Amino acid sequence: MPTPPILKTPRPVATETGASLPDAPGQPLPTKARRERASPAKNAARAVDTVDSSYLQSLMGYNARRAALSIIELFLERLAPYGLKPVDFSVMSTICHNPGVTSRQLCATLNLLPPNLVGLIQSLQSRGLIERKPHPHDGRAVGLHATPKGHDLMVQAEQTATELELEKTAKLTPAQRKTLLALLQKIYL
Amino acid sequence: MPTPPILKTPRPVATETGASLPDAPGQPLPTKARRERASPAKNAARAVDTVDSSYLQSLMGYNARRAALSIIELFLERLAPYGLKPVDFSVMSTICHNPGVTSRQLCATLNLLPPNLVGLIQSLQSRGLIERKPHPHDGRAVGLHATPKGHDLMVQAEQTATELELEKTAKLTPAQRKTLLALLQKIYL
DNA sequence: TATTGTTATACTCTATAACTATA
DNA sequence: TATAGTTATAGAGTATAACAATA
Repeated sequence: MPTPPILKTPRPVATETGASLPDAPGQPLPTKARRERASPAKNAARAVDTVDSSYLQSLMGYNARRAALSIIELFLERLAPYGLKPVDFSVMSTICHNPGVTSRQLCATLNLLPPNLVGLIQSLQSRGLIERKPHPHDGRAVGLHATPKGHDLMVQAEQTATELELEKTAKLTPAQRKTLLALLQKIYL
Repeated sequence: MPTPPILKTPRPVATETGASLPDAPGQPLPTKARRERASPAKNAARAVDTVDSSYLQSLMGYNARRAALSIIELFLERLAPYGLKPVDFSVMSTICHNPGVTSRQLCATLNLLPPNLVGLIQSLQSRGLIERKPHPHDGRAVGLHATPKGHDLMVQAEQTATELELEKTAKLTPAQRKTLLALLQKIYL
């Protein structure tokens, strides 16, 4: 089992300013003078040339988040012409593939909170992308359906999303890509 | 090359209410009457029993985001006793492993925006977890250093984070976990 | 009594413009 | 002129409590 790199940086000794290593008084201090001329500040310390983030890179949460944000960044750019952000896209896609799905089902599937879905649904409806029809056997619920306009939009949007994803995962072989999807689902499903 | 499931739901025909399939007038309408009794609403449609999200599950961005959020959810819970959210943790960890790192370097490494880091740094400093020392050879920059208190906190916090991650990835073998980390880094690095 | 959908609202996160001081 | 750090602020995302209608 690979042990992740745990905080192995030496714990800093509690040296206050000039508390330890006091200057020898009365001496010309050539060494320290030169050092202070090179480093203008009084309380200086070593600088960092290249940042080591190997510990964070051993964490799944960190890597998953960074990878997700990297993809979402391009997603926002490419899907902007469709007026779809990631959540809108997920909602529309799920409605298209599940005609008659309810808000509650959408929330459960996409891990959204009901109050936050209300505005999204209203927006998609006012854009003429979805319709709301009475639920066949539950008067409280409302079935969501994509309009022909919404359906056509999503055919294009899903095409764009799939292309964008293949670009972002260009360093992966098809087999690696499939593996990655399966392993990620083992975490959240 | 595996082709992801593209929107294959049949595009809904533009049938208005009763426009197509009109009832034969003068007929007893037993079939339709029974159907309407079972479904009380006038404009009803089929209900969805189980939601199909196979298309979204073919997208790397969707899976990476869902996996990240799943881990972060537990992270927030377990790291709350330390008063650390994911960003605080990443910042503190990077400072601990890179004594003297600057704000700008933190931003570049962790993909943060400078204005959003200011408050974080001030908060960590006021908690006595980090110190700000002049940069050795750049009067504009400030080197960040963990205090002994901050260092001790992070030893515990990193231990907790690593444990939590192993729980969340319990369905993965060590080899799969290593593979997953490497593949994710191929996307965002 | 429990659930669907909704409103109002607060809190957090993220992003942009502009300023200062130093290089 | 360019960069490090900062301020102020706007916008988006996420969260809880409470309500009406229906099961």
